[in-house]
Amino acid sequence: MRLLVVEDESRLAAALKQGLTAEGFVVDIAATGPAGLEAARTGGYDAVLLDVMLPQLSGYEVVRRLRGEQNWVPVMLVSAKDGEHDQADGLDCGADDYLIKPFSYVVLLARLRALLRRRAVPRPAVLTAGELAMDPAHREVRFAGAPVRLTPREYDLLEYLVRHPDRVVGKIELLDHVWDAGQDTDPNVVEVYIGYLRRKLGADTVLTVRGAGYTLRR
Amino acid sequence: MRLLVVEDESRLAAALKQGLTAEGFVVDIAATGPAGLEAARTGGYDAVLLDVMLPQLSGYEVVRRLRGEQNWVPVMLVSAKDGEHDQADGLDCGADDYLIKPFSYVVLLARLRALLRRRAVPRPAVLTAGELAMDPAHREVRFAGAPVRLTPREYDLLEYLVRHPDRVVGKIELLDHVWDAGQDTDPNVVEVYIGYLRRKLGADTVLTVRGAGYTLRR
DNA sequence: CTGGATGCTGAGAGGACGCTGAGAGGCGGG
DNA sequence: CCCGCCTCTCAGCGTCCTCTCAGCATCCAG
Repeated sequence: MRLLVVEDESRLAAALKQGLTAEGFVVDIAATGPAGLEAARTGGYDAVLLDVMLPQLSGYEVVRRLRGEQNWVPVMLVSAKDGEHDQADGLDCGADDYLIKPFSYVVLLARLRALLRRRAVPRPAVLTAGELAMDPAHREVRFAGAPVRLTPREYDLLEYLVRHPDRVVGKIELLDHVWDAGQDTDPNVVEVYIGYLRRKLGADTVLTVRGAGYTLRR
Repeated sequence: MRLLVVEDESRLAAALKQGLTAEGFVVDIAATGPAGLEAARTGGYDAVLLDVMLPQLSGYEVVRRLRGEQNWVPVMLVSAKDGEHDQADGLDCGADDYLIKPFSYVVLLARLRALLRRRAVPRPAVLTAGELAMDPAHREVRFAGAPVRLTPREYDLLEYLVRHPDRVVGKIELLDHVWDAGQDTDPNVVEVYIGYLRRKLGADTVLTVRGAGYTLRR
């Protein structure tokens, strides 16, 4: 992870660089507004830590220009200004977070992680298990690359199995979670639907563990 | 924009609802952890304001479970706990922001906007999906270059679908967002309007995902 | 080997789901 | 007041899905 720290107090900048480097980040420093803007424009950073009070060009202005250029790199503003309007203005310029000096290093790290996490995980698009690929957002299933048509119940059942791949899943548990039914329901439904899945996905995709339940072939 | 506020102090909850509604948000309230979790699971919210100290299930736990279920709705934790580790823990559970009580309303709003903005990504002047081009500013629609006349309701429905092209959109969700109606409304209206859209845009523009909802052809 | 428990499968009834045409009611413009 | 437009409800239809049942296969204990 590459970070850009834009901070004119050289001692604070150095301390941040040292601490963040120790956390495994690659850190570059810029000391002025224009230098920070220029560096951020290169686009090589996963996040920018941006002081508000900077020589020549304020942090506010730097974010505003970046956003104006359609540059959506995550930006955390850092400032000694703790007024509610300072904070609101900073965020409304387009920053993603606003940290008040003096700040706790622990909090800085946590907020940084939160910022990077959001960017990093646009969406875990597909669940996979062996030849199987499921896209929960579209309720689509592919087996060995070929699309498979499943009914809603079949899909829910398969999704549950795929989400619990490394253990045996009991019929009662499936009735509970997939059918949302009580224990007075005949577990035979599960057997029937496992059968449907096997027909569509190949007989050996779902394994029976006699007396215990089912599990996916891995 | 729909918000979920999970807060057990009813007076604070009411005040928040009133203020946020005045800002143009549609606000739902949940008073307990489990209720909040359940509501958030429906997926109909653009962001969640989540108190940490809740009956039955803490805010931390609610976020953790949501994230465990691959639910990436933006979450802002709100808490009177101002220790650095409280904050760090909350963020590391998967929350996107952490606001300390008592908080400034101005700051809350700014942070909320920042949170929603991050999700919203840049708003392009023209939305497109396949052969479709929509201009939200003028509420104009073109299909394969030719202008299409849509009624207001048809337009809103189509816009919602175009804005969520990467997943299946449920009828209830559409009733919520396009009709702004409760769950006691007959989902048949949605079917009817999907039918209207298909007549104007071609039958295969909107796909039915049986038991789940609709999605645009990609 | 035998009998009971467990799991699999085909057939089919009944119901859920989604689509459509007709039309009632509301609203605003002429 | 009438007309056109829009929204929504309703009932009917076809299709697809779900679940039950009964018969059969397989497994394991005794």
